[in-house]
Amino acid sequence: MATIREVSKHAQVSVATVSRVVNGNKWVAEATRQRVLEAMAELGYQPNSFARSLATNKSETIGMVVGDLSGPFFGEMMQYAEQVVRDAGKHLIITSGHSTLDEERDAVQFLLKRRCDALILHLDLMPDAEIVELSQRQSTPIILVNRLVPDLAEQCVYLDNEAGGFLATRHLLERGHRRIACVTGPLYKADARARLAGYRRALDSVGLDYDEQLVVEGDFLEPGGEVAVAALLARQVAFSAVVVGNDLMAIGAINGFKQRGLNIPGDVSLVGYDDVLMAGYLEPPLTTVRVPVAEFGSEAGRLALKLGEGIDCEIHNRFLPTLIERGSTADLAPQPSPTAA
Amino acid sequence: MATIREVSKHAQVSVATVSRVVNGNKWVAEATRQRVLEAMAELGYQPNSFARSLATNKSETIGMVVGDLSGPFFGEMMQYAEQVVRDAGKHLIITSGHSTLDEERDAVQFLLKRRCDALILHLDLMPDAEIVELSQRQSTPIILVNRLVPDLAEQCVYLDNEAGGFLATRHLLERGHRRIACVTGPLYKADARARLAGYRRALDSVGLDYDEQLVVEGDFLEPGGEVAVAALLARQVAFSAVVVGNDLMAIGAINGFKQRGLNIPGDVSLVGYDDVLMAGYLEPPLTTVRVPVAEFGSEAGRLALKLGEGIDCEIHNRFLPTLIERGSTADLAPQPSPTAA
DNA sequence: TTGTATGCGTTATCAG
DNA sequence: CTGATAACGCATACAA
Repeated sequence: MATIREVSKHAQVSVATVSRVVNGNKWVAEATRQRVLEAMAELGYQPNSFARSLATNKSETIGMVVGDLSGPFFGEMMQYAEQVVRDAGKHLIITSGHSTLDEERDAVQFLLKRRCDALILHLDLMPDAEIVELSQRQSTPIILVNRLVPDLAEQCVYLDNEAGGFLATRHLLERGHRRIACVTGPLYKADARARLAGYRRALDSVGLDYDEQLVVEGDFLEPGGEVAVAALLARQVAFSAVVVGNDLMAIGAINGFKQRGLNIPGDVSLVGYDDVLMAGYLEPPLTTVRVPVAEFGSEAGRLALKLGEGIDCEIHNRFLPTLIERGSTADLAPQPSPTAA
Repeated sequence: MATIREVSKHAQVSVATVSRVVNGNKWVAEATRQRVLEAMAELGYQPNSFARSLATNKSETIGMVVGDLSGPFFGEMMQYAEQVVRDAGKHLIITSGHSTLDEERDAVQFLLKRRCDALILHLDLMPDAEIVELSQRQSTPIILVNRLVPDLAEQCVYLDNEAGGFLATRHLLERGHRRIACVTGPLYKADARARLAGYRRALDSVGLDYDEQLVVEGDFLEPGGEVAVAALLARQVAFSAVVVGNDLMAIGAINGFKQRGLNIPGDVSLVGYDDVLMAGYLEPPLTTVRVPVAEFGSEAGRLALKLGEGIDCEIHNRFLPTLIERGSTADLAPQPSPTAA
């Protein structure tokens, strides 16, 4: 692979001059520039970004770690983040943390070693304290997404998940439901815990007791939704509605209910969380709590640019959940619940 | 950020020694190693990967360009590719080509400049000739996924999309359907064209004429499926079944039919393409052509490792589509088609 | 077992 | 406008 020196020989100029035309420096004669350009083309020259970054100590790169490379949530987030980063002439380097503490650490270290100009982090497991320490230790700006780390609030882009859980549950309460089950996400994840907390608060707000027979922990994936439904039904406790930790599990849950001959929302009302693209296409269309994933992505990207290069702009750090009412919830029917205790 | 020199000072040794412990070289006394390790910890030393790569001319990195960061197809592919790459101790750098020729080129150049050890490319628009030239010009091994470039067959991981289109259509023919519509993907994409070709061949195989009134070009996205259905129905041509270019559009299509009071598969049978995770959860569950996306990802990853480091292993280059029969297709009903011409 | 010196490909400073 | 040349941080052959 051709180096700058070879190009300079080929074009009969110094490396400094080649460097100038590569970087669009004005102070080079048009004739010389042409000569260099030709030489570059002939040799198929590609500047070595390592050498360049070593010299400039900049990488023109934003690092991002997500929990998972697949799934509608992260996909959309990555897409929007990349959009704004790319528009700024930089590139996004994406890595997966796999929802494992070790891999999250590994991913962050990798990005740090690559001297990214800033990091956009979606961390499920790393404790707040460790993140704070990381942020202090490194000069690389760090942005946290879908998570509020109190000491780093300005660097966070997040949704009030507790409010989201509350919203979903209250909607069901307003529809007259009283026996409301809850399928949570994996409880080692902060957002899953927050949503559960919101569920409890909503119950509490109308004087209902929390009944752990009505809650089951899921995994945020479709099959997990079906499994959760089975578990719930097996307990033989009555319920007329269920708030599910995310849309993926809601899809599995709908399926599980249908397979057992239960009608939605006739027999049981169901509300999801996330509002993934698919939610509106389900049968019935899913009532869900909208998480502004796209906004997460683009705001995180803008924040990265802002902190990384001092680009000044307004950042929207905190988002509020909204309820998208579709067809999977209905008023409590007067008849007894489908699974009498 | 601490450099190797600072660590060496701190530990009272030479930089060479520090380098040795960082790289796990055996020839360093245990006592010295400890001293260095401590110094590293104290200074929070992180080796600069640019300097390292510059010196070694290796990046421990595999580059990947996908058409889109979101969507079930690419998500799954990325996930599996990352798995194998990471297991080999390397990292995956992902970039989006956005289904635009310019951005595809840009993404590839970016990865090339970063001296990835190998590239996994999903290119929708770059012509074969350009890819071949790229492959020859660069010493970086290039892997093409979901695409067969004849001159580079050994570096491709692909599915026979023509066979897939044929399979889907023949299934409908076997069910007795004769008026079969087709919603294609965007025809600038090779896979969309191949699937359409398979559709035509299947028709041909039973002596049916190709009727362009029955085919409409879509965009591989949900809303596009609904739009296509609307377009088809507006033409007032009779059909009892439709083969759709991918599952995402199939979802939109199902929705479109339902909204117009058409029953699936009662009034119209429908087969998709891809077998995304969601397909089995739809109402009705989608009959579709399975694309081994996960295998694409892992085989591409293994191929990258093989070509990039000479790891020897068997690679499965070519995959055959299989039909997954679920609930969205049925035998042609004896009654007249829903949209009599 | 450890240290010294050189090169990797660029950028940037400073003279010309 | 252009050319030397010193960093940049690290790996490694060669010495000791």
